[in-house]
Parts: sequence; C-alpha cells; structure tokens
Amino acid sequence: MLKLIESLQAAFRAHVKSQYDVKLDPIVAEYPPRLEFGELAFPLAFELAKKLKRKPRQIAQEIAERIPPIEGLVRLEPAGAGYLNVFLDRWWFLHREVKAQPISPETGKVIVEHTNINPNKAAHIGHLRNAVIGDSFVRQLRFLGYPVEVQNYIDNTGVQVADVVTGFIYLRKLALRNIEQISEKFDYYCWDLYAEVSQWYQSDTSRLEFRQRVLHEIENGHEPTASIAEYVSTKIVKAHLLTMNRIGVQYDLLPRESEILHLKFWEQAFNLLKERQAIQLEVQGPNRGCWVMKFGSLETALPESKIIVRSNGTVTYVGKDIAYQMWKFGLLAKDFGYQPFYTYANGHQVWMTTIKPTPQSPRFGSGSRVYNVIDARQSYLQKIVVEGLRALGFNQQAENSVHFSYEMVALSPRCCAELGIELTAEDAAKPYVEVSGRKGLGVKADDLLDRLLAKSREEVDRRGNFGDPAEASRNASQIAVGALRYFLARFSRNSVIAFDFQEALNFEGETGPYVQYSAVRANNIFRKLEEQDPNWERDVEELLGLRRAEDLSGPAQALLQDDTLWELILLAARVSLMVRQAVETLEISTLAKHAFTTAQKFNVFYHKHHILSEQDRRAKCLLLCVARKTRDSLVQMLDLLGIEVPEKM
RNA sequence: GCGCCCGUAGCUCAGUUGGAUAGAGCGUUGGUCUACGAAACCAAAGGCCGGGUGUUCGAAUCACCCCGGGCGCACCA
Repeated sequence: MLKLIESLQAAFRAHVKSQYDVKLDPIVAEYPPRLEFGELAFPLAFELAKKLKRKPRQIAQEIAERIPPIEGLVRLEPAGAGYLNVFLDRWWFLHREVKAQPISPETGKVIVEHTNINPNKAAHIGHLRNAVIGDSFVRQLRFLGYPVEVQNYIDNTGVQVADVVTGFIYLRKLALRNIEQISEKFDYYCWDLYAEVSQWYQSDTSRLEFRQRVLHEIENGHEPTASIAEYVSTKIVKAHLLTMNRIGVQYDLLPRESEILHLKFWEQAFNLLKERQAIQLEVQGPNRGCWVMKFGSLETALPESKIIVRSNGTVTYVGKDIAYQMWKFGLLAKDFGYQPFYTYANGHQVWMTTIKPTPQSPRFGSGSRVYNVIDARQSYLQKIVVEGLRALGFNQQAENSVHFSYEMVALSPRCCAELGIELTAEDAAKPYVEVSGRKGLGVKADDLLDRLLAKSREEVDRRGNFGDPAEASRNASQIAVGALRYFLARFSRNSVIAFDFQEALNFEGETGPYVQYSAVRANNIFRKLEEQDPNWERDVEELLGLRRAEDLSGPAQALLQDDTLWELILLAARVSLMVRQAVETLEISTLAKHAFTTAQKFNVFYHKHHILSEQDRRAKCLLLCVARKTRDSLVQMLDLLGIEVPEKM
C-alpha cells in the first residue's frame, strides 16, 4: 500500500510540475469515507486552485483526463468539489498485497523506559496503563525493524521505599528476619503498611524525622536499615515483574538508583554541568547555596530556574535523572555493572545493575533515541531533563529524548463505591478521583487481573470447550489479558481514564475478546478445512498464479466486486502504515482501533459468505485468500498489542 | 497567578498533520442460532461537536476570547 501511494504521489508530482509548473509537496493521500469514492483520494486540486486561481473541480477534471495511465488503476475520477478519486484494479492489488511484505531493519538502538514503579508497594491500575502503552510501543518499534532495549527504572533509595522501611522498623518494630517471615503477599502487605505509615506521620509530624534518618541510612549503607531496604525493594521488584509478566510485559534491564549514586554517575554529570556552565551556584536570594539550572528564552520576562543541587550538597531527583539520561545516550564515560536478575519462563533474561560487573553481561545503554513513558504529571520535570542535555550542548540527544506522555488512570465514583472507599466531601464532588498510594486508594493490578480471570473462566467453563482444567485456565488467562490490554490501549493517551469495573470487565463489543474471537473464527475455518482438504493451499496458490482477473471463474469474478471482501483486503494492506502512524504520533490506540475495525468487517464477511460450503473452486479459493490475509493481519495486530489468540472461544 | 491537557449521542470514547452525509461500543427497543459455535450479526431511536469571533473554497480539527473540568508549577520523587 505504501509503495502504491508513493508511486501515485510521484506521478502526480511529475504531472503537476510539467503541466502547471507548480511544485507540490507534500501530496496528501486520504482514505475516502466510503468505497464508492474509490480506494484513495487526493485533494491536490484544492492546493493547485489556490496557486493557479482557478476552480478546483475544473483542475481535478483536467488532471484526470490528461495524466498518463498509471499501473494498477482502473480509473481516476474527479469528484465532489475537486477530489481526485483513485479506483484500483482489484485483482492487480489483491495479487500484490496478499504476499507478506518484508520490513527492512533500521539502525540505531532505541531505548524505551517504562513501568518505573516505586518498589515499595503493589502495582496498581495506573502502572498497568504505563506498562501496556510502553510494551505495545516496544512491540511496534520492533515490528518496524528497530533494535529496542527496554528499561524499567527502579528508584530503590527514594522516599517511598524509606517510608515502608520506616514502617517496618519504627511502627511494626520488626527486624529483617521477622520481615522475611511475612507469609502474606508481600507487595499487598507493603501497600497497607505504606498507607498506614502516611497516616502515622500525619497524626504526629515529628515522626517525619524517622523517615529522614532512614533515608540517610539507606544512602550510606548503614545497617540494619540498608539491608531491610534492599530486601524490601528487591522483593517488590520481583513482585512487579511477576505481575507484569502476567500480561506479557517483559524487560531487558532494571537500572537502579542505588548504582547511580554509588558509582558516582552524578558526580561526573555534575562536573560536566559546572564545566559547561549549565548550572550556577546561587550566592544570594532564597536559593542561596543551591546549584540551579536556568532555562527559557531570555527575551521573555523571567527565566525559569530549577534547583539541581540543594544547599546541603545533596542532589535532587532531576539531577539524578539528567545523569541517567546522559548514560542512556552513552555520554557519561561511566557504565554500570550488570548481573542477571530473573529468567522468564520463555527464557528471556532481565538484568539488573550492580556495582561489580558480571564478566559476560550484554551491553546496555548508548541508545540513539530514548523514549521515556511517563505520565503527563511529570511533563515539567521531563522538560527540565531535556533542557539539561541542551544546556550541556548535547543538542542532538536533546532532540532524540522523547517524553512519551500519557494521562493518568483515575477512579470513577461508582468504582470507589464498589471498592468501599469513603470519599471526602471534596473528592466526592469530583468527576473522578486520583489514585493515591499514600491513601491506599486504588485498584491493585493483581486484584483486577484476578477478577478478569475469574470472569473469563466462568465464560470458558460455560462453553465447555476444554476437558483439561489446565487448558481452560490458560484459555481464560489469554482472554482476560486480551480484555485488559485492549481496554488500556483503546484510549488516546491524552484522555484520563476514569476506571470502571463494569467497562473493564466487558468481553463484548469494542473489546479485546471481540478481536480475539474474530481471529479464532478465522482459525476455525482453516482447522476444519485442513480436515476436509489438506491440499487447499495448493489450490489457493494456483488461484494467485492467475495473472488476469478474466481468468477467474464467473462466481469468483463476482466476489471480486463484493465490497465486503475488498474492504478486508484494504484494511489488511494498511496495517504497516497504521503502525508507522502509531509510532510517529505515540498513539497506540490507532492500532487498537484498526484491529477492532478489521475484526468487525471480518465478522460481517463471515456471516455473509460461508466459505467451506462454497461450490465454485475458484470462488472458494478467493474467499480463503481473503480470510487468510485478514486472519494474518488480525494476529499481527493483536501481537503488537501484546494479545494472544486463544485456541478456542 | 503561570503552564500543559480535556470538553463530540443518555454513558464511555474514535474522528487519519483542515476535507465528501460527524463514527464506534455500551445502554435502550425490535429482529436473527442446522455448528466455518450467538463472546456474533441485522435494524431503529439518539448530535446547535461547551459558547462566541475570526482565518479558509471548506472548521469537530487552526487562531483569539470566554465558560466548565483535570493536572502541574518544592532545597518530595
């Protein structure tokens, strides 16, 4: 499809240049709203009309009449106020498109950072959105041929971990060996403890001193605090990996803040920042004694400034983030040590940073493009990180630092009621409530998954497709994951999701299971066919060997004119263009939508044409050809969304 | 106060870097099961695209101004 569009654009560009001496760029191609307007439409006559001061319709007419014939077109038609509508030779197009088109590999490593959950409590629904967006994006980049490295940053020395550690030591008064014996789900236990500690501070703010002490002890490796912090954060990171693995999300590397500190990444970045005068020491004013970064254009009133190093000499989060971002681009001349952390059931290994390197570790970092999947609330800080790179003179790296921003997941009022959450009057008045770990307010990822699983298992059992409970369970899990991942992918990234169980637990209509079901139906056709006629592929190949549409049988020729089939071919042909668009605009939902539309059209096709009972051999092969192409593109799109196709549904 | 984002059918959302008659799903009403399984399909009802002004051959889309809502703007992360 892309090739066809490019050749049409070239033909139009050349024609317009020679006939009107006008250079048009770009030449926009559109998909007409209805098939009666053709397969592609070019509004270029509108552009020309402006330059030539003539009526667009007249120009469109003229071009349609005078342009030399183009391969693959049946006709070119002026329409509406001045469109040029393209009508394709269906057999010619189907012929080319049915063959899978290889994608050439790209060079330059892409680093995608996502998930980044504080290792102090269970993952919640907001983290799931991050991971689903990040992982789908990674899959799409890989589809386009990019080498991708997935990083999940672990802030194991921050306030949030310190809070839970404070809770263990000062509130629960537990030693490490007691903590190790906690039998309940550890991330859930910490979820409650974290909320409890926050309350505990609130009722007596002098208790915040405990937090300060703990924070300090973690940074300096003071025992037993440091070991407790290490135990807690590592155990929770493991829990997060398992939760995310349930929905098919895996990582390559877990870079930890502790190594950024201990390997003195910051020191080196700090020296460079000073050397290149990207930051200045404030000698007066409220920020006296701090190193600050100033940015913003000088023409506008006040330049903004951000504290990078506090007056007590410690570095802020943004400072550490600048150092980390520099490392990602290979600008730091330092590197982490790496150790294997966990091996997934599929054999893939996640590595974690350490101080001492493991001899044969893979190479990480040194990307040429970096995407940080972080929610929109951190836009300001992400902007500062990029400004930091710019201030250091790394303009190219600044250009290649992309904040993949998306909106948060909030809780709908109904959802809060269902969870038994009592809201303050202020919160109750809002259209939705922000998730808050500190308040213990939110839907835990594993809970949601369990509920989805229970519901899909019920559906699976009702249908009685499986004798083996293990198979039924696997099937139910694939469907539950499909529902969840599709639900989180279908919203455009700038819209806040007001989470609602009823919607998330739905398996009908615009949902993951709907798309999965279409793919399963398509597979069923081929499974049955395999029993009836194991040599069917030979017949289909023979059909595709026919050069001219006239060689098809009468019924097959008639089918070629059926828009139901034709639409499916067109949708399938657009898949790689959709992926490209999704990646360029950072909009995963584009692909989710396309998958749904394809599934919808397939279901129409499925109802209209009963393939296996088709008597005409050529017609049957044509139907099979369309069904196979559609199935392949559905499977492909689902895979790019991280959704598996169940065996039965 | 400043900055970013959102406002489209009863509800939840799409709307292809300005294009043809604004589309889905849920919900509602009424139809379709002889199994390539109905987790599906068909049909109906439902819209001053928050309001206004402008730019344009053309605006849900762009600009400006309002109105309503969300989120940021720490020597927290």
